[in-house]
Amino acid sequence: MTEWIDRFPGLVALHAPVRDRLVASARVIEVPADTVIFGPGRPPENLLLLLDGQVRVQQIAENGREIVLYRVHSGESCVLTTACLLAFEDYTAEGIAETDLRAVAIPRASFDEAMSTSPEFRRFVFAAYSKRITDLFLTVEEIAFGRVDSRLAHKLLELAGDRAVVPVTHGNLAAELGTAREVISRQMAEFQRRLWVEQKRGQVTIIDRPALEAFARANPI
Amino acid sequence: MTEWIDRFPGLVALHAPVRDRLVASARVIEVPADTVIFGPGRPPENLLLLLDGQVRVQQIAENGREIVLYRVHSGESCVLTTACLLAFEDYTAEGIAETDLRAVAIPRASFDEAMSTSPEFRRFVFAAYSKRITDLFLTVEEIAFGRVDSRLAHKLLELAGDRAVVPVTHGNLAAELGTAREVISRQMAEFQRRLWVEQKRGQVTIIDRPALEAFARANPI
DNA sequence: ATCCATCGGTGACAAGATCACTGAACCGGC
DNA sequence: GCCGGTTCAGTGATCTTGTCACCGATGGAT
Repeated sequence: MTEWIDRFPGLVALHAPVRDRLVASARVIEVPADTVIFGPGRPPENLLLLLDGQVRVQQIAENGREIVLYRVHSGESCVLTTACLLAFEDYTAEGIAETDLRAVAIPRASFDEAMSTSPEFRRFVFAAYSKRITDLFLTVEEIAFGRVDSRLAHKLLELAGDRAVVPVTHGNLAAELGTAREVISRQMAEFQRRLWVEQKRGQVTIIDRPALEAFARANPI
Repeated sequence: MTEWIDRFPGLVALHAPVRDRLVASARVIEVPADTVIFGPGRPPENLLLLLDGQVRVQQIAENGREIVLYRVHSGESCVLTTACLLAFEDYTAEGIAETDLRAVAIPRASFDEAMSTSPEFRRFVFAAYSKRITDLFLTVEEIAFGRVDSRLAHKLLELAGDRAVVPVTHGNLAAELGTAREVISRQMAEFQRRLWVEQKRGQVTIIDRPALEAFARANPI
């Protein structure tokens, strides 16, 4: 059961001593869905490597409005928190378990030691940073310049994965896109009128995926 | 002339050997204004620590629209590029010298070595990351939820510093805020009507700073 | 002086945000 | 079952912002 490390392609290149020390100090933890993992006042204690489940990282404004910044999926790490973890600065964002999680928790000291001793570990960490940062830049571009209908179509397909039923409220979707609930309601009504989706309270069902995908393709970003 | 290192508070704590090796491998470079320092196709070669001048980092969409992500000021480092620097991923953003620059260039190998040997250097790097990332999160929030008039007022004051004359075009300001030039034109016309600013081609002069500041204070973010 | 690129202004209209409600759906407890 | 509270969704009115299509002004450069 120490072979969680094979789930992270960037870590398989670690040399044996580094790998062993990391495995020895890490603990596999389980976290129930909807737990706030870190946030203002709850600084992250560990570097988390997600084995199962996903984490939603969102920014919350003073007026209570929310915007989803990014998600961490299984096989990825909550790496942006490490900056704050090591710099002792506090995050304005919060991380929430969207599902039950199984994750590897690497304590601050072990993280620091691995950063010190292993070029491969540094590569792993910086590659994760790099991905997150370029993603964030694209998010900024999308919010600034993208159209709501196009972004909503993409987001629905993303949230659906290969399933048809997406368990989200209009309010959730508004937070995903950084817009207002009413805007989502009107846009979803239009998608429904076109018979692309059906709606129930707290749930959207994609009933014409090809059409939705065609629309998404025709309206990139 | 090796005492550039004292310009970076986070680096004064470096132990002598680390410090000396860093100083030995680094070169002070000068870059003329408007140089593209890194960008798609021009991956960053070095970690830059800015001694004088400032760098604008912006994202460019396919349709040509731009949005300013953040600025690096003197005494700061282009640290987000290090992720891409070490991960060999390419950036979708570009960095432009807004003024003539004087900067310390730390080669990739020296950066990696310092990360390896010095906890203090790691702290320096992660603290810089932390600041940038939390700033980016605030930028996202601002773009998603902020009003243009308020954001424009803040941006004008920020760009002005303690001077009254700000050499920007309406197009520049639009890119700063991720909005359209026409929107800036109309909003600036309103500020002018209120006698807060005067305008010339490519230049804005703040003529009633107290009023502009009061407006900015009354409309946070 | 003339040419030309850039910059700024404007009207009309579309899209999105906000406000103020309303009713519907769901979830507990009784 | 029924009730009551809460969350969710729908809608009209209104304001702000974004887009499109233009035009004229400005300030170099030759």
